Amino acid sequence: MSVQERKERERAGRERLIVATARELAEQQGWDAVTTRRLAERIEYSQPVLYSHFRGKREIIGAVALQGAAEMAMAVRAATSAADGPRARVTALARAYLDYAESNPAVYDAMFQLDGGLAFANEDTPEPLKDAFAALLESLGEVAGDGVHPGLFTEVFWAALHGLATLTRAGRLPPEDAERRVELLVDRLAML
Amino acid sequence: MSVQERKERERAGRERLIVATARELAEQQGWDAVTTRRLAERIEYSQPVLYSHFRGKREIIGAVALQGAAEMAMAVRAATSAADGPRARVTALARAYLDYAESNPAVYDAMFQLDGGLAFANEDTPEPLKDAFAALLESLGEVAGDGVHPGLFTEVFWAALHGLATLTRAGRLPPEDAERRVELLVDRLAML
DNA sequence: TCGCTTGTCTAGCGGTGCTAGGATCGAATC
DNA sequence: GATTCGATCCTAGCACCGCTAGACAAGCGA
Repeated sequence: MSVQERKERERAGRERLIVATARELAEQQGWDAVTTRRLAERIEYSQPVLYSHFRGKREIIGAVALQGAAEMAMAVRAATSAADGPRARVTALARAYLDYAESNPAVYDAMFQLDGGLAFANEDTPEPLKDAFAALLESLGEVAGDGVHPGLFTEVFWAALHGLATLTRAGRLPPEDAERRVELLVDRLAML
Repeated sequence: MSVQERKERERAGRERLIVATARELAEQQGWDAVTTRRLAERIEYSQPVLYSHFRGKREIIGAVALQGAAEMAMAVRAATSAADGPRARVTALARAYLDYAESNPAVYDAMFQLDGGLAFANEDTPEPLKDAFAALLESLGEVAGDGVHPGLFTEVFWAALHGLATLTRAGRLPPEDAERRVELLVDRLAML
């Protein structure tokens, strides 16, 4: 048994290495630079090894996306739990979300811009993604307002944050007014 | 002179053909299917001809994006000018925007998801893009609220629409509640 | 009719994601 | 300890990508 267990451990370790290396490479040089050849070279294995862990590049992106979702959920919960009152919580949530997107652009892309082959908004959505949405819902639900479905409100607020994150990073919005946009968003959308 | 003019006309016509064909192919099979080979085959010329009109694939995407921006500006203005009162105008604007994104996903991608090599949010932004933003500003500026900069408000509202458009189309948001999300967005963001 | 510019094509470069098939290595058996 | 045998990994190659150099032909002005 021990031999098999060791092999499984090594395999799992290598899989983590692949994901971490892909993520690192993507953050350094963008996802276009994450080719199977370069990735294989960095982990010091040949290309086909990647395909013994993942079906293809898409699945590697998906693995990075799941990692990111877990991290973002943590970041959002950490920010909101340190804030007092609904208003401070929502503001902290918005800042934490946008900060994460700005600090981890490649991971954010893996989650929401690229095709990682993940299911969304249905029952077989992976747990980390559902939990990340839950993290948003926890703080946003309380400011949805009377008669407004908390889930629906969370979706709209999330969409606004996503729009700000992507448009800002793509240079479609001038970066200097980012903070004022957040304030406007919180002031208007949340019922305080 | 006449010979040269005829040639220029033919050249301009072929350029329009390239852009139209790229757009058509992208809408039919997605941008991944728009390869220079396939595009060349469809217009019944060889690949290098494409490069005598555009610097590369990116510029072709950019040309489609500009076309889309002009169309979207028209669609938004048509919708808002047919509506009575600020509230109806904003709702019509939101619906027109999301409708355009849903009906022309490849063009929308060219504008906001892909790299078309276009400048944004600065002085050498192409006219159609500035005008599309202006079309939003015309109706959104009047509901920004006291003391809120109309441009900033338009940016936030636009970001929210963009988030709804992209997340819905990528399957991140369930499509059935789209209309309720629009109503919530208009109710809360606009000062009526 | 000739020369020349202009335009177009064929062919090919280095890269991509992905895979078939052979070599090698290590664990289990005799 | 030698031998079998299955798991594991790599070399080599496929079809395709964006893009370009250089050969070639067509149509213009002289």
